Amino acid sequence: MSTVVETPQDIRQRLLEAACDAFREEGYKVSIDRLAARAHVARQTLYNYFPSKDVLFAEAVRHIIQSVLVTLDRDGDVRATLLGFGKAYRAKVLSSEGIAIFRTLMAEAPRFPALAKQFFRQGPQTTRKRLAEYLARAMKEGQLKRDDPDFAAEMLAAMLADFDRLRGLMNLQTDLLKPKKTAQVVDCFLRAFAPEKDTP
Amino acid sequence: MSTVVETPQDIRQRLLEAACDAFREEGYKVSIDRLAARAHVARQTLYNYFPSKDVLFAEAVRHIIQSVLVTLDRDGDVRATLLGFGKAYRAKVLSSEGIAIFRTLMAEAPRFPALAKQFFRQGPQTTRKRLAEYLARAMKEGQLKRDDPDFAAEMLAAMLADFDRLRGLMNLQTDLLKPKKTAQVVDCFLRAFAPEKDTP
DNA sequence: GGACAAATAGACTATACAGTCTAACAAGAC
DNA sequence: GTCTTGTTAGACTGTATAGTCTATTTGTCC
Repeated sequence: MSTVVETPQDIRQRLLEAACDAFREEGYKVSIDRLAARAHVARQTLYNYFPSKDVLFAEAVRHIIQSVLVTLDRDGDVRATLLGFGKAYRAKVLSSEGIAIFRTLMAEAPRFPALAKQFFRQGPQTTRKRLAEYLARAMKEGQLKRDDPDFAAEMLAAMLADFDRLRGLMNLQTDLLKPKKTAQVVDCFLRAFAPEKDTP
Repeated sequence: MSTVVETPQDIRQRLLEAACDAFREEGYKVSIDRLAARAHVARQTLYNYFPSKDVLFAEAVRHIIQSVLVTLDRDGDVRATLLGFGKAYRAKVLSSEGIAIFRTLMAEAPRFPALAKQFFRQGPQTTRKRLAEYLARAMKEGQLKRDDPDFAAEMLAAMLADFDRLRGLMNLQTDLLKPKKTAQVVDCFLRAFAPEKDTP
């Protein structure tokens, strides 16, 4: 019975993942001892891999950020595409992890402005840009009213998440998904950005 | 030269207001010593008025909550009323105080769930309810499409603040107000909720 | 002026935490 | 078997903090 060998990479990975979970769930204030315990590792071992708590926090956040993007797949007509996006967006943003990441990052944004900026750019900003690109194309093809696509993307994202995210952040509800809501929002959006009717 | 007498009420008030500012600006983690110093008072004096930091925090938050409501004044036609509301809403939510309160409260919501709930109810919830009442009337009068007024209110509030609030929370911009944006949002909203045309 | 109440500065306790250091220990390399 | 390298538990340091206690001062009322 050969035990599997554990490389330094494995330990590092384990530490990083435990840190992601811990910072997400407990915020920056989680103690080094808890971080080490959650990775099943001694405190000194943690310091063998990361020179300080701040560095570990930064690495963990950058790791988490990788998974923040919401994809957008052309999926038939505009409504179907936006429904797909809306569902994915709500699932990500309103998941307990999404809410928790948001909370931790907001709270520490004044102390780690570079991290906050990076999160914003790689997450919401990029998601919005992709959505705007899609909307711009749809506008050009006459499937949507010609308008500022960045503005439109911002509106759709806001409508999809804002109030329910607030509920989640305030710990007021666990069932934030409300499957019917996505369609309600998308249809509302489509009314606002319906193509102008040619009235010759 | 008679110095103005300072009643216990005054000291209490001073403490409370200093605590509001301090918790807003620095979060719950601000130290008791700093709280006392900001009120120009000895630490022991603070403890003469408030038995613990948690109690002071709770009182400060409840005090802050009083000023979170956004008023809504009928102001001519629907568009003008919503423009007035939108401007006031954005001014409040996107002000540096609004952002800071939001950040502090969100960060501590897991530890003070009752406070979070109270904030949510007295602030966003009530504002949304009033807006929904107004919208319901406008719908009944045929000035807006008949639809779920709660949903409509949620959409308008979301569109007015969501993305810019995110920018503010991430410390990415100081000039969040963008006066033209309110009208852009309101017009977008009005397109989505325009009354159905009678097409006989 | 004297008595009383409250404010003050600062010493003190107890706790928690980041980060360092040491000594014992485990496992592969040779 | 021994050497080397990395892990471990736990002692240790230094700092920050919430909250208590005490002795002193201040100001008001009589």
